Amino acid sequence: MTVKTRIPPSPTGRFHIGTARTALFNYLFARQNGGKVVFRSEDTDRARSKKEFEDEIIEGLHWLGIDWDEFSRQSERGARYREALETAIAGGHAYVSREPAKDDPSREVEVVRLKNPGREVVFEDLVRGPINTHTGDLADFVIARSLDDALYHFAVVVDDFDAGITHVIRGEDHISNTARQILIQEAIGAPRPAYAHLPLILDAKRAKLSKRNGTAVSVGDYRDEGILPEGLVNYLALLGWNPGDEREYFALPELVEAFSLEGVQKSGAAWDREKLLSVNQHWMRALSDEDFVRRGGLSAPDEARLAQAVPLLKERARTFGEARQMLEGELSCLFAAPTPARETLLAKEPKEGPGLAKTALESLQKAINGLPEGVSPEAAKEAVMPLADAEEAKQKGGRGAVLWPLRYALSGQERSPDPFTLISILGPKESEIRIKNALAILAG
RNA sequence: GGCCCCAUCGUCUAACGGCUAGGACAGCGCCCUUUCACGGCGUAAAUCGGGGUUCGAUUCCCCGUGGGGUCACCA
Repeated sequence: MTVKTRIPPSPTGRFHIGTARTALFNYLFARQNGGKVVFRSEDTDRARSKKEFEDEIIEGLHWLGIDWDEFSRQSERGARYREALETAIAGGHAYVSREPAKDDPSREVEVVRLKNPGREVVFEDLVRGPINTHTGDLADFVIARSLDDALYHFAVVVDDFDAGITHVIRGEDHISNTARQILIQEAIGAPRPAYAHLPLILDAKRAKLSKRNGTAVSVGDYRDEGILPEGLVNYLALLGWNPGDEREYFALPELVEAFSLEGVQKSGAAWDREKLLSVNQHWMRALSDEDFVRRGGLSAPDEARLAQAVPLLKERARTFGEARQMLEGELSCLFAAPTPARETLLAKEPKEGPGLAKTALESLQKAINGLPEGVSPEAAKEAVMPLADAEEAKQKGGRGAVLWPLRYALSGQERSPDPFTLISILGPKESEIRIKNALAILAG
C-alpha cells in the first residue's frame, strides 16, 4: 500500500506557521515513504473562505519547497457529499432533522445529523499510542447544514476516503475530533486511516500561538523580513521533532531522508525567535555571495562595493531585513563618504597627549598612501599596526589612540567593521581622502 | 466544568531501567579585537511533587499538581 498524506489548509486566514509545519511533516512523511501528497483546500465555509488566502497558502508552500501530487477543493465537491449523505441516510446512519435554526430560533431548518451509536471509540495514534474517547456526549451531532451543505467533519472523511489517504498527520487540537470522524467513516463505510497527532506550537508564554503578544504567525511575515525558506523549514522541522542524533542543520532533502514519526515529540513546543534567527543565519551563510545578494534582494549605489560587503553581512546579519538595514546604517560608509564629528575623532585621545589623533592620522595617511589598490585587509594591517604599536602611542593611549581615529575617520560610525577591512574595501586612495577630510575637521 | 493529551536546563531537545543526565539556541566569563560583529575557549543552568515496582529509576505503574487541547448548523 502506498502512503498518501494530505495538506488540508482552510483558506480563512493568512498562511499560518502552524499550518506550514503540519504541511511540512505530511510532506516529509510521504516523500520518505515514496508516497503521494494531496493538497486540499478546505473551503466549505463559504462565508469565511477567500481565494486570496488560498493563493497565499499555495504560494507560501511552494516558497518553502513543499509540493504535492493532487489538488482538490471542497467547494467543488458538493455533489459527492450529497451522494455520501444520502447513502448514510439510506443506510440508517444519519437522518434529516427539522429544528429551529441556531442563529435564529424563529426560523425552522432541516439539518442532517449522524445517528450516534454512542460507543467507546479507540484509535491508535502513531505518536501517542492508543487513545479512547466516549462518543456518547457527542450526541447525534450535525454533519451537514443541508443535503447540499456538508460540514467540515463530514467533508473531510469523504475526501480522505475518496483520495485514499493512508495517514492523517495533523495538530493535536484534532485529537478530540478524531472519534467523531471515525464514527462518520463507519457510517459511510470508509476505511480508517492511520493517525498521528503533532504537538502544538506555543508562544513564548506557552499559550496557543497567536498574533497578540507580538509573535508573527504568518509565513509571509517571515518571508518579508528576510527569513530564508531553508531556515524556516529547518527550524519548523526541529519544533516537535528531532533526528535522534545531534545534527541541527537540515536542508529539505536531508529532512526527507532523516524524518520519522518516532522522533516526533508529544508535548507542545514554544516558538523561539532567537533560535529561528540562528538557524536562518546558518543558511544565509551557506549561500554563495551572488545568491546572497540576489535572494536577499539587496541593492546599493555601487554593485562592486556591495559584493565586497557580502562577507561582512554574512557575519553580521541574521535576516535579510537586518542586512538591508546594515547597508543603510553601519555599512553605509562603504558607499558614501562620512562626515566624522570632531569630538568623536578625539574620543580616545589621552589627556596627557593632546594632538595625538592629528599626528596619528598624518602618519597613517603616509603609510596608506603607499598601498596598492585592492590591498588585502591583512596587508593593510601590516602597514598600519606598526604605527599603532609605536612607543609613543603605547605610552599615551595604546593602539586605540591610533586605531580609533583611523576607523572613525574612515567610517564615521561608532560601530563599523575594523579599519583594515575598510581600507581594503575602500582602497588606499579613498581612504586617504577620508583621512584628509578628518584632519580638516580636526583643524577646523 | 466534562472528556482527552502532555510534563528533562530559560527555550528546542538527547538519554527507549544501569557511566559525572549529553547537544543546540539564548545567558554569563575569558581570549582575539582598545568599536561593532565574527571566531576560539570556558561556565552556569533541568529530570514538577508524593507514593509504589525494582538490586537500581529521567525511563514502568498510581495519585496529586501544573500546562495545553476540545466540547459549533467554524475549520
